[in-house]
Order: sequence, then C-alpha cells, then structure tokens
Amino acid sequence: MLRRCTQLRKINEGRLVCAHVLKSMFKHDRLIHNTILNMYAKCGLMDEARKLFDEMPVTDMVTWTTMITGYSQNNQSDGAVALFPQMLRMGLQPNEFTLSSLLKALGFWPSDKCGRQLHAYCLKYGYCSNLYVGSALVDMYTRHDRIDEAQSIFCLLVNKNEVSWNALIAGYSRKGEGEHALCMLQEMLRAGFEPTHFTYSSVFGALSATGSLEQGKWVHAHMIKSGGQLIEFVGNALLDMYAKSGSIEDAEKVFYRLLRRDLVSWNSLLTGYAKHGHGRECVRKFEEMLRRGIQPNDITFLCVLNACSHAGLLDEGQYYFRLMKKYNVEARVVHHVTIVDLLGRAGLLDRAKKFIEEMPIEPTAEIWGALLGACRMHKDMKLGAYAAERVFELNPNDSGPLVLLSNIYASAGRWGEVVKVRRMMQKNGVKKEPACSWVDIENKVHMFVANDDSHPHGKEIRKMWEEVSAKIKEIGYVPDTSHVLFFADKQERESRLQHHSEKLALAFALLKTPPGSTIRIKKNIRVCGDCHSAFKFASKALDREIILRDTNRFHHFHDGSCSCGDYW
DNA sequence: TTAGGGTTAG
Repeated sequence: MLRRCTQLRKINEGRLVCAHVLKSMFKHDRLIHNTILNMYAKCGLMDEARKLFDEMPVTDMVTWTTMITGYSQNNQSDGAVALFPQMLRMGLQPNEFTLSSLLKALGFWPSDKCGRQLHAYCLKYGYCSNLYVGSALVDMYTRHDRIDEAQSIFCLLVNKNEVSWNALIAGYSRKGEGEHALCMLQEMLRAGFEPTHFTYSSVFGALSATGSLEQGKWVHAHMIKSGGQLIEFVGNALLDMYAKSGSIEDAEKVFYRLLRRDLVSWNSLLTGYAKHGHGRECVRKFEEMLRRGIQPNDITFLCVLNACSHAGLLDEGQYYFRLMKKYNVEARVVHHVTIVDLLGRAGLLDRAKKFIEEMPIEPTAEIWGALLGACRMHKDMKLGAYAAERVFELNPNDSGPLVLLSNIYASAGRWGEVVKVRRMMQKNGVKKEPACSWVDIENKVHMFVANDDSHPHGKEIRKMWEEVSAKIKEIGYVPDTSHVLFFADKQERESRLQHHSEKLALAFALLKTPPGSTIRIKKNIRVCGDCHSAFKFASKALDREIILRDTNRFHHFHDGSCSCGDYW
C-alpha cells in the first residue's frame, strides 16, 4: 500500500497507512521504514524524511541510498553530498543506486572536483559500465561544461539506452550546440533507438539557440511520422524553436495544437510575439490568459513588459508593471530594467533617471546600461556619459557601456572624445566583441565577420553589395556614418559601414538564393542603425522579405519597412 | 525497499 501511495503521489493516504503501520508490530521494521522514507522523498517532503531517518534505530545501505536519492531528486544537492562520507564512515558500501543518485546531485555542485572524485571511485569499483551510473556520469560532466569527457564516457558504454543518448544530447543542447545535438539525434536513429520526449525537447531547445528553421522542421516532421504527441514539454520546446527561428506563424500553430497548455506554453508564445515586434498581439494574448484565470509569473510579466517596451506601448507597460503587485509577483531587477528601457526608448530620459533614483532596489549595471542605451538612441551625451560612468563603476570588465558611450560621441561627431574612450578601453584591456552574421543557404551555415576580406566569394559579395547600394541610394538610402566607431574621414567611414557583417551576409544570400525567396540572417550583436535603414530600402528595391535575428529581437523587413517600426 | 535524461525570461 505504501508503494502504491508513493507511485500515485497520494501523500494523505500514505500518511494514514504510515500512522497505522507505526503503531503495529512492524513499527521497528527497517524495510517498512525505508519504504516510508522513499514515499516522503518522492512526495517532496524531505524534512519529514529526515526526521524519520534521524529517529531510525538501525539503518542499512538502502536507507542511506534512499535519503541520497531523495535529496538529489528534490534538488537538494548539499543534503545528498553531506550524507555520502557519513555513509562510508558507517562502513556501508554504496551500490549503483547510490552512485547514480549522487552523480545527479554532483551535476549541480559548484565545481566538478567532487564529481571527478566520484568518477574515480566508480572506476575503482567497476561501476562505469553500469547503464545508470554511466548515464549519470555523462549528465554530470555535461553540466560542468566538460562535454568531451562526457562524450568519451558515453562512447565506452557498452550497453546504451535512450536515457544515455538523451543525457548527451541534452548536454549539447545546454551548450547551445544545435549542429552537434542534431548529429547525435541522427546517430541515435542509425543505432536503432527511438527518440523520446526528452530527446525531442532537447533537440528543439538546441535548434532554437541556433535558429535553424529548416533543420527544426525536419526534426518536427520526423517526430510526427514516428507518432510523437504534442505534450507540454516537447510542444513548448517546439513552439519556442519556431518562435526563435523566425517563424511566429508556426509557433502559433503549435500553440493551438498543443494537447494541454501550461504556463510555459503561454510564456513561450508571449515571448515569441515580443521578439517579433507584435507588441499589441502579446498584450491581447496576455489579457486572454488573465481572463482564463491562468496565474502569470515573473517571466510572463517580463515578456509583456518587454513587448510594451519594444512596441512603444508606454502607458500599457507602466500599467502592467503596477499590476504585478495584484498578482503577487515580485518585481526583480530585470523588470525594473524593462521600465527604464520603456521610458528611455520613448525619449523620457529624465523620467527614466528619476525612476532609477526612486526605485526600492539598488540600481545595478544593467539598470544604468538601459538608460545608457536610451541616451544613445536619443543622442543625449551628458546623461549618457553619467550613465556610462555608473555602469563602469559597477562592472569595470564590461565593454558594453564604453562601446555605447563611444557611439554616442561618434553620433555627435565628437571624435576627440571617441578617441579618449577607446584609449580607456585599451588601457582597461576591454575588447569589443567582433560582429558576426550567419545565413543559412541550402542547409549550410555561412558566417561573415565585419571588414573580413578572407571569404572565398569576397569579390562577388562586395560587387553584389555595390549594386544593391546603388539601387537603394536611388530610392532614398543615405549612409548614416554616425554608426562608425573610429576616427576617419567621411569617405572612409562610409566605406567601412558598407562592410558590416549583416550587409555581407545579405549580399551573399542574394547571390545564392532564387529571386523572391525569403532571406534569414542571424547576428551576434544588436543590428546597427545604418544596416537597419539599408535593409528596409533593400527589401523594397529588391522585392525580398528579409528576416534578421539579433540579440534582442527579430526584424521583418518588407516593402521598405520593418516590423519593429524603427523602435528597437 | 533504493537509481540516470527534457521546455519559457534577462
């Protein structure tokens, strides 16, 4: 009966059985005690499990293993790790159950030192070939960012199953390595294993990081063919993959086809709308969610506030920020950052500063960074310099504020100040992250770096961009050289501007794709104002839809305008 | 009587 209650997580009935048993002739039975411990652990009641454990007159290896497993499954790694040496001191030998549970806990440990020690123990006592221990080792190493070690343990596993494959694929997914995750899925299929919901949610998660729409569609089609159902975990990952790969339409379709919708489903859709600049749709959907009685969490509010900020919905954003209290959701630093962003983008820089000064939490580098970004947008040098100083005080290693500050000076043509900031960056060893763009052509990813002359098709690409540039200048494009960072004359600044990575990627895509097809480009940093303007004109002059994903959001360029309404 | 793998925000 206790086992039945444990399986069904029926804790109230379990407690009744417990009370009865502990008054009966079995009250000193160790086996019964172990079963009760397991029931408490599975129901998440580790305090009660611990109380019983401390009161038990006699314990055995299973008792300790059950406690370690309980702590591990309830995300209480310290509890699991503390028990292990005590268990050894008692002279109890751990078995494969103990080791796999402890390894799971060690995946969440601050360093990999204990994990490596336990790995050595497993080797010494011959447990590494055990399926459970081996899979747990793979998982532990991937969580400590040691995917090579995980891969070699996985390769040495003679008997593999779906779980061992999933542990490795999830590892690649957490690292954002979509290509590797996909390769492993293909290998898994070749080896004759059937992917599970765990596999699909990991792979979709990995592909959402790389934004590979075609590959994502292939995996989705495979899942449908093999009869996979759209239950929450996998459906939410699929929805998110479509939203992050640039197809909000497919994300919506998945949302409506989900068998059940939980909070993550709603949050993922809202995030998708926010990233694609569908601010009003995001707000409408959020209102629908509230009408349906679904309790929002901090992530929901963050999505909605972001959407309001990006869509310029000033009043709505402030209203929803106040609404958080009504729903008992605490406003964290990130929510405050969004409000600074909201006010700042709307040009209310003084109000944004006042908001920072009056907010109940201590301002962080991110808060001042949001104000600095707004100052960049509205070319407010004085407040921008003040915000940049605050960011730099709080986070001297971040190159972001100095880059933004030098941009502010560059926009105003204050080249002397630009040089000073750049010297400061050199002095502090701060480097700007190099800008890269990627474009998928026929399932192959092509990367472009700003001002890079080494591409094999470099000449053709530049020639193509010159043609595009001439066409868009005819219909009104004027290069905005304020986005060039360094000291140079006008002609050189204009020439540098023409070699931004996203422009090179667009030129290459124009060379390699049929007329009229949609072009999808990804960028590792925020798109610059000049490229944004050039892409708008290009979408009209060339009659092409261009979808650009940058670090913050998607830009859909069509017929001379962008989905962000120039407000990003 | 005891075990290993998955989704959303910044």
